[in-house]
Amino acid sequence: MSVQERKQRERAERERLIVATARELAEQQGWDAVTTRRLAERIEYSQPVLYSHFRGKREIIGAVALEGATEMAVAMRAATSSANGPRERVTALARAYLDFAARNPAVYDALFQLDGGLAYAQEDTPEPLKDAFAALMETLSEVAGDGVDPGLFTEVFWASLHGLATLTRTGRLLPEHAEPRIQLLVDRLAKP
Amino acid sequence: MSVQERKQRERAERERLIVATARELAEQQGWDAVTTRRLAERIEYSQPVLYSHFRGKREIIGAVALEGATEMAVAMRAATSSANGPRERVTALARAYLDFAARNPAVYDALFQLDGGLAYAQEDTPEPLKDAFAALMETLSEVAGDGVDPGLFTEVFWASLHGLATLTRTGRLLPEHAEPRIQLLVDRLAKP
DNA sequence: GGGAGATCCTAGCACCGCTAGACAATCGAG
DNA sequence: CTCGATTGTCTAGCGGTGCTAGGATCTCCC
Repeated sequence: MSVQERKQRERAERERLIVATARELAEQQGWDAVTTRRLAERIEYSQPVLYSHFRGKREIIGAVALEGATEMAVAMRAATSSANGPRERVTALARAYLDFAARNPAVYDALFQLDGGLAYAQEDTPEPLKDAFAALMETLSEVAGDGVDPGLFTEVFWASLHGLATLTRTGRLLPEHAEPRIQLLVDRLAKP
Repeated sequence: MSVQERKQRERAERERLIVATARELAEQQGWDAVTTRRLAERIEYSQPVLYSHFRGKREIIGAVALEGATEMAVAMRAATSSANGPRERVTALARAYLDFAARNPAVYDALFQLDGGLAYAQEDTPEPLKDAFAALMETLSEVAGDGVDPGLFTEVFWASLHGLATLTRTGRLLPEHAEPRIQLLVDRLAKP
């Protein structure tokens, strides 16, 4: 049995290598540069090996997205846990969110811009995605305001952050006034 | 001279045909389906003809984006002009924006999602883009609130709308609660 | 009418995602 | 220990992509 176990371990290790390499390449040169040929060359295997782990490029993007979702949730919880008071927590959350998007553009794209073949806002949505949304909601629920559904409020706040993140990243918004935008957004949306 | 003028007119006409066909194809089957070969076949010319009008596919996307920006500005101004009071105008504006995005997904992508090679938020930004932003600002300035820069406020509000539009379109948000989201957003962001 | 120039198309490049089929390494049964 | 079966991997290739070089044709002007 031990031999099979070792093989399985090696296989899992190689899968991690694929995802990590895809992510690295995407961060370095953008997702367009992540071709199956280049990816195969970097992991020092032939192309078909990729397809023994994933159905195709889309699933690789999905794997990077899931990894990113987990990290993002951790980053957001870390940021909010060291802030005092609901409003400060929301500000810290917003900053952490936008910071993550700016520092990991390729991962952010995999999560929210590209098609990774993942289900969103459904029962069969993968756990990491649900958890990232949950991390948002934990902090945002405190400032949703009376009579406002926390889920709805989280969606709206999230959409605003997402808009800021993507428009900034594609050059539609200049990054200079990022901080006042955050202040204004939190100031208006957060209720009490 | 008349012959040359006719030729120029025909050339301009063909250019319009290219842009219109690209847009139509993108709306029907998505931008991935807009290949230079398919596009060339639809306009009944060979591929190289496209390159005598545009540098490449990117510029064709850019042309569709500019066309869309003009239409979007018209749609937003039409929606706001028939509303009474600043708050009603803002609601109408938000609805018009999201409605345009939902009805013209390919055009919206060309504008804000894809790379059309256009400059944004700069001096050499094409006029239609500036004007679309101006259309937003006209209505939003009224509700920016005291001491808040109208430009900054417009950026934040626009980002929120953009987030709602894109997350909804890619299935990250369910379209069911679109209206309450708009209400909540306007309610919180619009000041007086 | 004939040469010059504009106009357009055929053919092809390098690359893409993805896969069939050959080959080699490894395993388990006798 | 040997030998067939299974597993794993690679080479080669398919149909597609954006884009372009070079030749053919057509039109205009002298």
